[in-house]
Amino acid sequence: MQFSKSTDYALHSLIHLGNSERCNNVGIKELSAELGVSESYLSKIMSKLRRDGIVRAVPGVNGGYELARPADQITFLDVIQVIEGRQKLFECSNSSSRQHRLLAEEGPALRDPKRPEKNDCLVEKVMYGAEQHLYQYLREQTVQSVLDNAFKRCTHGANKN
Amino acid sequence: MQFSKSTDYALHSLIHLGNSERCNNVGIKELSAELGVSESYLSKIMSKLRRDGIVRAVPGVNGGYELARPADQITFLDVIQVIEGRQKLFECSNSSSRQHRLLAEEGPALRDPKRPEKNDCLVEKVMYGAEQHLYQYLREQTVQSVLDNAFKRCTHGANKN
DNA sequence: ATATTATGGATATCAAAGGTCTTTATTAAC
DNA sequence: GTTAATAAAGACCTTTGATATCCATAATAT
Ligand code: SF4
Ligand code: SF4
Repeated sequence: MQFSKSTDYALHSLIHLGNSERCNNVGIKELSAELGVSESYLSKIMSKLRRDGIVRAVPGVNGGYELARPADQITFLDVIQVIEGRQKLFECSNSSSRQHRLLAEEGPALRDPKRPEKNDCLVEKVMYGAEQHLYQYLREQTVQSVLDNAFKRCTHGANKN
Repeated sequence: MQFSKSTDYALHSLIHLGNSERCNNVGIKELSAELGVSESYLSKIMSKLRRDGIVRAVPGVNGGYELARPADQITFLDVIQVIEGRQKLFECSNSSSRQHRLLAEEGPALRDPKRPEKNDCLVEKVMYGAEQHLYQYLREQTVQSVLDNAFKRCTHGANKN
C-alpha cells in the first residue's frame, strides 16, 4: 500500500511546470534533468497526464509541456488517480464464500422492501469510508498550495535573518 | 494503490473468529472452508497475525486460533499494518535531484536556528497528512463494530416483518 | 505412541512496476 | 520544401512483489 514512483515523478513534474509558468513549454529534456529520471520513462508519464487533460503538449521545435489549467485547480487526487488508476481501495475477492452470507445477506427479509440489493457489504462500507476520507483530503491539496508553501517559507526564512 | 487479497482474508478470518467466540480454537480447516481460501495460504496469514499478537494459536489436536484480545480492540488499521507492512504511503525516491532543493531546502538561512533539518519536504508533508487522515479513520473501525452492524441489521430486518 | 494441528522454509507462478529503445507524427525555423 | 527538434506510441526487457503450493518440523491432546 504505497504510491508508485510514477506518482512521485508526476507530482514533481507538475510542480516544476507550475513554477515555470513564465516561459511556457518546458521540454522533456529539462524535466528529465530536473528530476533525474530518464526521458523515455518520464515521457510516458507526461503522455498519461496529457491524455487526462492535466497538461497540454506541443511537439516540434520549441515544443514541450505546460499546465492545462491553473495550478490551484490541479489536486493531488487528480494526479494520483491518473497515474494509479481509479480502482477502489478495497475490492472483495470472494463474494461467494460462506462468510459473505453473514456479512452481506444477513437479513433474509430485508431484501425486497425498499432498496433492491445494493452494496450491503459491511466490510466494503468501512473501506469505502476510508477511501472517501483519504480522497477528501487529497482533493484539498493542490500543486499551487505546495508552491505557495515553498514561497512562503522562503520569504519567511529571509525575514528571520 | 489497493489493499492486497491477504488483507481481505485476514479481515474475514478475524471477523469469523470474533463471531465464534463461543467455541474457542477455530482450526485452519474451518477458516479455509468458510472463506474459500486454501489452508496453506491462509495459515501463512494467520501466522503473521499471531506473530503480531492479533490472535493466539495452539497446535495439536483440537488446536486452532482465537482472538488475542477483545474484538473491539482489534482495529482495521492493526490488521492492515500487519499484512501490508508499516511503510509510509509515500516515500521520496530522488531526494538528490535539483527539484529537491527548491522544495525542501528553499530557505538557505532557515537551517540552523531551532530545529536541525527534519523532514522539511513539502510534498512529503502533504502525503503524511493524507496518511494520518486515513489511519485515524481506520483506527476507529474495529472487528467488533462490523459484527455489531451485522447483528443490528439482522434484528432490525426481523422486526420490520 | 499416534493423530492432529500450527509453523516455517523452499519454491513456483504471475502480474505489475519500472525502465529502455525505436519508429512515427508534428511543429518551427531555415 | 527541407531539416532539426520534439512529443507520442509501441515493442521489448528486467525486477519486484503478490499469490499460491508443498513439505518437513514442532507441539499438543488423547
Ligand atoms: S462480506 Fe463483503 S467483503 Fe466479505 S465476501 Fe461478502 S462482499 Fe466480500
Ligand atoms: S521535495 Fe520532497 S519529495 Fe521532492 S525530492 Fe525532495 S524530499 Fe523528495
